[in-house]
This record gives sequence, structure tokens and C-alpha cells, in this order.
Amino acid sequence: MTIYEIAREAGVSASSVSRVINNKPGVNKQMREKIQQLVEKYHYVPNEAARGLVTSNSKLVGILIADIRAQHHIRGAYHIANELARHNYFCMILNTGNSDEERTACIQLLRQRQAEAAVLMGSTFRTTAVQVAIEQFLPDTPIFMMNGFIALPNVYGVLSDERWGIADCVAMLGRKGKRSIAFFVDQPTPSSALKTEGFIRGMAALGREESGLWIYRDVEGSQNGGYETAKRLLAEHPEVDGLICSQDIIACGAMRAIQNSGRSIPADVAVIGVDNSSYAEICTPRLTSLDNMIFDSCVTIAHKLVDVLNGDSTNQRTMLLTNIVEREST
Amino acid sequence: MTIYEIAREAGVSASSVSRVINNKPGVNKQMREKIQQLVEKYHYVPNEAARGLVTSNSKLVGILIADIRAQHHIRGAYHIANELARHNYFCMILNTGNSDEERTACIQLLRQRQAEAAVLMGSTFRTTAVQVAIEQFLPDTPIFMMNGFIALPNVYGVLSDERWGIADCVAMLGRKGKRSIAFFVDQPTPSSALKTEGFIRGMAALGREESGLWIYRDVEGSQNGGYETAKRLLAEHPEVDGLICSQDIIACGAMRAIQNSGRSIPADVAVIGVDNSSYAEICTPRLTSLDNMIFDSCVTIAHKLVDVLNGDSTNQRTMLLTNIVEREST
DNA sequence: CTGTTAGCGCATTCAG
DNA sequence: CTGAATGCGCTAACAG
Repeated sequence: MTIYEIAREAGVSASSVSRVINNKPGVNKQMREKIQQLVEKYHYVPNEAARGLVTSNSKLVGILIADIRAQHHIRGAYHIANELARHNYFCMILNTGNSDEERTACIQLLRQRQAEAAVLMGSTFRTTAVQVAIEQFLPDTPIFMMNGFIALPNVYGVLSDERWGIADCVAMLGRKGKRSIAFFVDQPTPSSALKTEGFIRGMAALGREESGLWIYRDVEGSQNGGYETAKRLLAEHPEVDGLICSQDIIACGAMRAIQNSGRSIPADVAVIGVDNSSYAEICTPRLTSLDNMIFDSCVTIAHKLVDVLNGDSTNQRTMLLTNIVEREST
Repeated sequence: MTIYEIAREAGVSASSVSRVINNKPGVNKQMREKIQQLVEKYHYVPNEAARGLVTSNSKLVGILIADIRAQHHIRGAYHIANELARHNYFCMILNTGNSDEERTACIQLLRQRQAEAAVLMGSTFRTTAVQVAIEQFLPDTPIFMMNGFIALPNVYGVLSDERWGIADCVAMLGRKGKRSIAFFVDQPTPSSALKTEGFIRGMAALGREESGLWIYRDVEGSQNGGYETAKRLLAEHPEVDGLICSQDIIACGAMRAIQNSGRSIPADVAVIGVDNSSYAEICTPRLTSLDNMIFDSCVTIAHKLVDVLNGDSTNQRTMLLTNIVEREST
């Protein structure tokens, strides 16, 4: 079913049908109604590919997520998609995977599909390969990075101050009398580097030198990763009294190991996670967590996105402050 | 950048460029290489809309999910998207919302974008409105329903036997000496109806009449929903010794209320959830859960999808057996 | 092996 | 207010 078929049955030209479809003026009322009836009758839906070909707008925004199973990112996508849907934009959520080849392929796909904008969720996209891919394939497409930034004229970044946030977590543990504090951090990303830096700064404020810190790197981002690393920590440093983990899920596993060792939380060891995810509410004890403002970041991105698509301009970099949500584990 | 611009610079016609782009024969080797170099040089990417317009294939599969924040569904989408990506199909994940209008709008969107197939995740799509929308907008597009089915020639369903699964859960509690068993079920969907039926059958096998059963309906699908309902249950039926919840997350909340009342799990009250989600691993005690085989369902759907897109045929209905994963809560 | 032609479905001029 | 003509970028016949 095409506009021509509708036009023939209505006894008019395709142009008139097109005008009706797009709610444009210049069609007499009776004819408009007759066409509308036929559209209803045949459940006609315009072919967006053909329409996009002539108007060169796709009404399509791509959301790239390294792993859509990660709760915090998919929640962000949810909010952005809902907001954009209200502006008649349609989001395609792409699961990129974690390699530069995959990331590049997805960016190329956005070009192929004529995406009008893109959202890159997470600091994993802060790589040279991504920068090159953007320059090559999407040099003029507005790109919004959540918790990341790349210095290109068409890239906008909304970041949360995780460095200061983690330093703040250390300070909080310090106020509670904790001094022997460990830090678990997942695979290296720009975000985890900032968190680590925050930990080092926070500990410095407590008078600890960087060389003696208990930083466990490359912790697998799963409950088991936290569990196994915590067992190591307890063996190597039984006097530990505080623990900060770069992800809630890691903290959940770590808490289990700590409890299994006969220690109580927070009396013996206080624990803090990051993301303020639903995991923090489900584990026992409930986990104190650094809220890195994913929700607010996404709301901000959605607004900026709509602004930019409307031709307005916004500042390229925005920084959001983090916020510790205190629960039972501290 | 279009094939014409490439063609001009290469001193050939657009057809030859098209042949090279699509790896088709009929271009001499030197010319092929020259064109490939230009493609590289300008980072040319074909416009998929134009291509789709002439070939009338979009290489696009839609995945509809009522709420992408639901872990079990997004995990399913993850597997399907990955599998299809290997066959050069691209998935757009759509967050439909929970109303019939929204579901219909999304199905219309699939038509508009010429989706070659669709996956509907969850029994919430088993409504008359969806059936009508499919008949009107996608009468010839293969539709795969995960945990659902609609009797139309182009619809394929992969279901898991939740009815028998829940009955099985009841039997398991029975074997452990539990007799006063309650059931929490979320908002009515075809799936929750089946679960409820399974509970009734299971209790019948234990010699309980339907009229006296403790079935709590319309429980909010959140931790808080489980918590509040469990408080009511404990007040109304303090002698309860077993609880089955239609979702893991509900069970997590319920367990908290049970523990707060001074009861121990599973000694005083045994608890079982459904979905075998990561929540079941995180809560304390770890939750025994009915695995409704979402992973296997999605693998099955992905295979069937590829088969159907390749022109092969498969059976329209498949039933997968569920499986209780026993942990500490029973 | 190569180029010319036509047309996919639609929106947008421009005449009438 | 209306229709005819044009072209978006590409592929697929066809003819050379």
C-alpha cells in the first residue's frame, strides 16, 4: 500500500495524499476526509525509509551501551527513550560490546541508518578509536556522552564528579573512625581511573601515603568478583575496617565474604558501593552507595538532545555533583 | 558522499561502485581495488534507507519490551540481539509501556520502519489489541512471542510451562513439611494467571481446596510490594510456613518482612521466587527460584528467527519445561 | 566486464 | 486548492 494506491482510489493525486498524511494545508475539507478514511481502511502507514530519503531526516537517535545487561545504563536509556518519544523521536538501543572494533561498527551503523543524534552511555566510549570513528562517520551528528567526553565540536558530555565523590566516601568513613580502608575497582576505564584517583586523594586527606594503600584493581564486575577479592583482602589485611567498591554489585559480593569471616557490617567493616542501584536496596545489610546521578545525567542529556535537535545550542560540558546515599552498611 | 561521487572520482559508473560495495562479481580487479580505496578514503557508508527502498529489505528486527528496566527481559533481548548481529541483522529495542495504545503504536512503528521480524517479550503482549495491530500492520511479518502466543499464521510462540512449574514449587514445599503456603502474584497477565492456576493445582494435590487458599493478587512488582504484602500476610495468617512469589524481586521484599518479624528462613517460612534472576543471588538468604528458562527461550527464538528469515519453516508453538533452582531459602 | 536506464515510496517544488 | 514533474541514494535489470 502506497500513497499512489490511496490516491487512485480517492481519485486524486499522490501529492494530495501526502499533504493529508503530513497534516499540511492546501487540501479541501471533503477530500481530506475521504483520504483519511482510506488511510484508516487500509491501515496505511508511510514508509519511513522513503520519507527519510527525501527529507533526509530519520527521526532516529541511537543509544550505545557496552552491555545492556548493566542495570544503571539500561535505566538511563529508558529515561532518554521515553523523553525523546514525546518529541516523536525514536531510539534504537545498541549493545556494542566492549571492543574498539565493535564500538566503531556501531558508530558506522548509526551513519548507515542516518541517525540524527547519538548517546554513548558510559566512560568506556572515551577511547581514541571512538574519537576517530566519530570524526570519520559522524562528524556533524550531535553526540552525547554520558559520563564521558571527547573534545570534538559535535560532542557533548555530561559527567558526574566521581573523583570528588569517592574522596567524599573516604572522608565519611574517616569521620566514623575508620582508618584501614581498602578500595576495589573494576576493569580500567576513564571512570574507574577517576574513582581510584578520588580514593587516593581521600586517603591523603586522612594522612595516608599512596604507596601503602590497599587498592585491588581489575576486580570482575560481578558479585563473585567482589566475593573472591574480599577473601583475599581479609587474608592479606585482616585489620581492614572500611571498604569502598567501584560498583554496588561488587560490594554485594564483598559483604558476603566479610560476613562469612565472622565480621559484622558496619561495626567491624563499613562498606560503600557506587551506582546507587537496586542491588543496594536488596542486599543485607542495605548498602550505602555513591549516587553518580545517572538519572539526572540522562534527564540532562535528553533535554540537551531535544534542544540541539531543535537547533538551539548548549554548552558542551556539564558536570553533576555526586551524592552519598547512606544506608545500613556504614 | 554517494556512490555517484565515488563513481565520478573513480571514472566509472555508479553501478560498478554498487557492485563493489556489495561484493558482487562483474568488476575487473584493478577497478575494484581503486573503488575500494576511495571508499576507505572518504569513509563512505551506504545509505541504508535508500538501499532498503529498492531491495525492500531492512535487515532490521524489532524487539518489544514493556519495560526495559525489567532485568529478565533485557537479558533476553541481549542474547537475541547478539545472535542476530552475527547474521547481519540489527535489532531495535523498543520500550513499549504497558497500555494497549502504546503497544499498538510500537507495532505500527515496526511497519513504518519495515522491520523484517519482531520479538514480543513477555505475556503482556497477549492481548486482543496486539492481535488486531498485528493483523492490520504486520500481517505477513514473522512475529515471535516469548512466553506468549497469539493464534495467527505469522506468529510463533515460545512458552515456558509456568503452570506446572509453580505446581512443582508447591510440591517441593510440601515435601519439606510445609502446609500453610501463601502465594503472591503481580498484576494480572496471562503469565500470572497461569502461575496462579499452578498454585491452585499444586495446593489441590496437597489436599487444599481453592476457596481457602491465601492468594495475594495485584502485588506491586517491586521489593516494596513484596514487603508490604508480606506484612499483611503475617498479620492475617501468622501460621504461614511457606511462600511463593511470582517474581524474585517481590520475594526479596517479602523475605525482609518475614525476617523483621523474627521468623527465620527457611526454618519458619520457606520462600520461593520466579525468574532465577540475579536478585536471587544477592539477597540474604539466597533465594530458591523457579527458572522460567528465559535464556533458553531466547536462544530458541533467535534460532527460529534466523530460520524463518532464511525461508525455512518451524513449528509455531514450542513449550519449554521450567526448573527449580534451589538455594538457601527453602 | 561496463554503463545506461528505470524505479523503489515519498515530499516538494512549480504551474495551473 | 490541485496535479505533474523531479529527485533523494541506491540496486537491478538490460544492453553494449
